[in-house]
Amino acid sequence: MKAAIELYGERGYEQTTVVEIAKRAGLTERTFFRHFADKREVLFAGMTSLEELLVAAVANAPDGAAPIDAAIAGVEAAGAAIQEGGDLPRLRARIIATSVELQERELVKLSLLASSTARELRRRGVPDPAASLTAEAAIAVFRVAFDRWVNDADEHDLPHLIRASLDELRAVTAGH
Amino acid sequence: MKAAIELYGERGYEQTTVVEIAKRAGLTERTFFRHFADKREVLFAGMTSLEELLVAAVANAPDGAAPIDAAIAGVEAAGAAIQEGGDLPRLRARIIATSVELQERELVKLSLLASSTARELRRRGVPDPAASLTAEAAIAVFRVAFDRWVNDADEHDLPHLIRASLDELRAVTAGH
DNA sequence: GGCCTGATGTCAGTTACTGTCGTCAGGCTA
DNA sequence: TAGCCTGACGACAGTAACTGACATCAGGCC
Repeated sequence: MKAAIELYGERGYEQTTVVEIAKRAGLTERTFFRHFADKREVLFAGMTSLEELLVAAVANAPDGAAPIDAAIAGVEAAGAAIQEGGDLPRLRARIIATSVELQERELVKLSLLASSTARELRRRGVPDPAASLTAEAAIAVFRVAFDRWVNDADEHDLPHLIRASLDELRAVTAGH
Repeated sequence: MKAAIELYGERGYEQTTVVEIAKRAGLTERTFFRHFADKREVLFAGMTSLEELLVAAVANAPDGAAPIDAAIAGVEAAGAAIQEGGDLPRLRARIIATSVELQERELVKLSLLASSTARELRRRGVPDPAASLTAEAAIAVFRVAFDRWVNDADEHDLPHLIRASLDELRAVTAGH
């Protein structure tokens, strides 16, 4: 993972081959593919633990909480964890921004987070169109907040940005 | 395109090679890649015209319309156009559902629609966090509505489903 | 000391994609 | 009518991402 991120940063994602990554790590190409399903996945290895965090936070939201608040609690937990990662999440985001192929992968991962969130909401008794919609909304809020967090060097508090973005969403969707 | 969709439907996306598609169309592999950037893109060729439709609808929304209503007008226009496609959109959706690779591509295309929508909203004077959020919300609404449209054989009116999903979103995000 | 297991190397193969060059038909112009 | 130009296509060689099969080898366990 370290070798891959270094090389993606140095020469760019598309310009680095899997053989080069393996060589820098002191391994062979074949071994790389035993650890990562493909050349992209090496950047998304941490996603599963993030998903577990999110799901747990949704599940642990107070019983009385509105669905959207439970979902947002989930993405806030994920956001807090990301924030602990130091420079790495920002570096990762910058690399992803350079390649559509990587953006594709990021989008499916986020979509997976949305599915997990929706499933957890259903478990909490939220009926179906509402559960999906709430989950999608929460992930959209997360994405916008994360974008701002990555690009604003000043802004350090990702969970705070998430709450602010939720407020924006509420303002924006408020009926006439 | 016809050859590709047929083959993807018959043996599955991953099981069909570009050579086979080209052969069925009476062409060579090389010519396939002159028309489509890659094996996935053949399923998303109609996306650009859909995007133009959406952008135009957002631009033509009445001046007084709330941002969310302008954005929803855009996805409604797209939805109406999709509905005109007969069986093809549903077939396409069923094929995409069988392959993560294709879902990745679909997600970037939707993300592109969200970007275009946000850009158009900014042109209408909507400031920045609100514009992105509104666009993302509109696309989320579209996605949920489209999913229901694809899976409910009874449901024929996609724009109606979109409006219903927007109402759901409003209910779900309404503050306490 | 023998055996099993898990991680790795090696090698051959498939397929998506790209660059380059040659061909050829149709339309346009002198 | 002859020459020319252009755009679409075929042919061919090459790269790189993946995959399957088999061999090796170190460490732990009986």
